[in-house]
Amino acid sequence: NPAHPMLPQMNGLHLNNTLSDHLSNSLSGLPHASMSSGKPSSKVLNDVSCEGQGGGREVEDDQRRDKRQRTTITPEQLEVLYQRYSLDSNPTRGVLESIARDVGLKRRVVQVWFQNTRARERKGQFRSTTTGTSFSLGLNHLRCLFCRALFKVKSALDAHIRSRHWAEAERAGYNLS
Amino acid sequence: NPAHPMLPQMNGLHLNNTLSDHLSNSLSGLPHASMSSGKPSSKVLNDVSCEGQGGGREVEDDQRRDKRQRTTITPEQLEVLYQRYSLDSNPTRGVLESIARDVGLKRRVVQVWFQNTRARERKGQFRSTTTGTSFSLGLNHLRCLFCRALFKVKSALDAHIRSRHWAEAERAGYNLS
DNA sequence: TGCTAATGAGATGTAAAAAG
DNA sequence: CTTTTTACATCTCATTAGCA
Repeated sequence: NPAHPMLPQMNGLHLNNTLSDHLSNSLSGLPHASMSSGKPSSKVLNDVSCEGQGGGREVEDDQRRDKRQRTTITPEQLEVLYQRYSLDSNPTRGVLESIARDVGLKRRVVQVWFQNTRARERKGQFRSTTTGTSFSLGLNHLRCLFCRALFKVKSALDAHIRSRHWAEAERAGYNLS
Repeated sequence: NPAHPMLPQMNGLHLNNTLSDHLSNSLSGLPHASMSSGKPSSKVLNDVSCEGQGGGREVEDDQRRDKRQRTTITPEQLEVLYQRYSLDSNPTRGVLESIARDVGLKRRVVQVWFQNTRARERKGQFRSTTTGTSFSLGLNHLRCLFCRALFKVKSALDAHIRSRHWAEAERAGYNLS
């Protein structure tokens, strides 16, 4: 959701809350009906599937319709993913693609990993897997003023703001060095 | 009335808002060729191709009858578009064409963007910066050496050059602080 | 079985198309 | 041109299911 670059942005805050969820609406009573109803929507079908990372891809053909294919992410790949995540937890599409190339996974797989990782982070979990990386969310002390992306170093935060929130930053008087 | 009619700000719940943004697409380090360049070739859309079926079939045929092609406008392009928009939200055909050349998008795409942006502004979805305090054009006295974009402070100009004209700047020996 | 990759529904934003 | 609607892209959140 792209925050619209020029939106006044209300932002922020959100602190946790989370989980309370389902809160939504009540107010407006009956509201929902309207929106959800008609929406034809999303059918998006996901792509998924077609290829696993490494290897063989054409073998299958038939049976892939019912079986969900689970990618196994190696410790080496996780190392890179967490490193990139620590720089920017909400990468743009292009960055996502570059990460995917670096680790050798499909963009969609990397995208899902980032989504799941953000969710895990929100829930207060953080991983400690096998290889035990030194990654710790506690070390990300910079949070974007305009979205919740986290960064370890200011230069990465500035790069993120320049690419995604320039107008808001301009208006807010945020000084991008 | 600047307040968003629909945003829930009442009671404070506001579902986490999430402004996480996306809008993505920034090609990472490659020269930014704009995507629209000559041909729709690789449409970003990806996949579709394998949706399951067994053998690949029929993918091509022609393009889906109702496949609407959605252009993804990059943050760099948006920067230029908003800059131009702040100068004139209703450009003439000729100006529109020059803007299209600057950002590397088709004239029609830029035209639609201006139409949608004017509509959004009317609906109060973003506060016009032209009258705003912090982005007044009269004060933008720095002009990009490589395109006509105007900036108020050098850091913004540098960021723009870094993101849009790095190669030219390199060749020109322009010193990015 | 626990952790987590994948999926799906719902929400949001907006480019493009359709109406006016 | 403006206004309204549609189609897509992507996010969150909740849930399902694969594998060590």
